[in-house]
Amino acid sequence: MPKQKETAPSQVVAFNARIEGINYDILEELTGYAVRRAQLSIYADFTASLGVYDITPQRFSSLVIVCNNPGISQTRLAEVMGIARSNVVAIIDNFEQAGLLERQGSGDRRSYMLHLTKEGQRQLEKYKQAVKEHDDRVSQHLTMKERQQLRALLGKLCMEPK
Amino acid sequence: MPKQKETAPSQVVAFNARIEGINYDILEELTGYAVRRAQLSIYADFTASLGVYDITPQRFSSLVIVCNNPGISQTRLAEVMGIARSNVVAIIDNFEQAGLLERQGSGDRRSYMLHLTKEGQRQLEKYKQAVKEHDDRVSQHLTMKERQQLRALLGKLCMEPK
DNA sequence: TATTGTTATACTCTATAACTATA
DNA sequence: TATAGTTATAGAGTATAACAATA
Repeated sequence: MPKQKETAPSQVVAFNARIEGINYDILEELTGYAVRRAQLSIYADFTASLGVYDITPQRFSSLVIVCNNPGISQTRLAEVMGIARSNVVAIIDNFEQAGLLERQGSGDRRSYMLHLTKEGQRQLEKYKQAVKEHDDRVSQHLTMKERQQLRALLGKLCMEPK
Repeated sequence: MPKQKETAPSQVVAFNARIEGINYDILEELTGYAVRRAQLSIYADFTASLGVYDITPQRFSSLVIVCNNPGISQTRLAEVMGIARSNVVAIIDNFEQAGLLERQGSGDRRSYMLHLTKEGQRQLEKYKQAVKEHDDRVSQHLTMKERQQLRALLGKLCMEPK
């Protein structure tokens, strides 16, 4: 995890889970706080690792979903990503302008079928490699079993009571 | 978890971990994706639960830290929260205007000592109660042991190699 | 009437840079 | 010179509302 600029320190301090001498009170016991803290750290490492490419976690997920579900519509993609339809437009515009993705006409003339171009598929493979390395670094202190366990526990959060 | 408006559906669909018929490919295996997904769900439940109060996860954390570490400076608070100093200003302004928090002069005339007012402490107790309920609901499918385990695993993420 | 993509708009959270008062 | 708080600004990421074209 190379620090890029040793000489020009930013005003922002790396997020530390616990700072000595600070009383965190109830925050120590909240699942939500632990998840949020972890997410911030992971996000920071992601952007630091993939800054060379013009990609973010959200944009990466979009590419993966479109690649593996070719023909998906924008509304469906929004649903999968859990965001508003309106926000998908700019994401897709961007990829289309970069030549990574195409809007293809569908039977229904209101909607498009999205799919990656050859170039998009090629780029995505590079991104995936970098993301894997990032995810491995971030999870390096967990065994494979623990990572699986972590994903399983996270998956049980926010489920409906039923 | 009461749905507030049954009649006026929003354009946004609740975030679901897995949607049937969608191939998530590598996303299934990424720690970062699982954490991000969980965080989105938790954040949504937080704002739905505490919407009545003018509070967010970030603002709540600030109050807890100041309450339990009276006299803390803005820069130190920024450090603890892992955000830029400049972003603390608006947060504190807001609480001060609402009468929940005060900037007190310190020996060093460049900095303030922050502390909650009586009203701030009273309000925070209400927030804490609501946050506990929210966190319990979100974690309801995990046993106490599993919650502890989850927090421990999350705490191991993003640690330096050493 | 309902749905898809779109535009406009706004708010939160994050960041950097540069200023000022002070140390 | 360095630090604390501040202002200005920008860019993600989210949201809602309303519109045109189409079903």
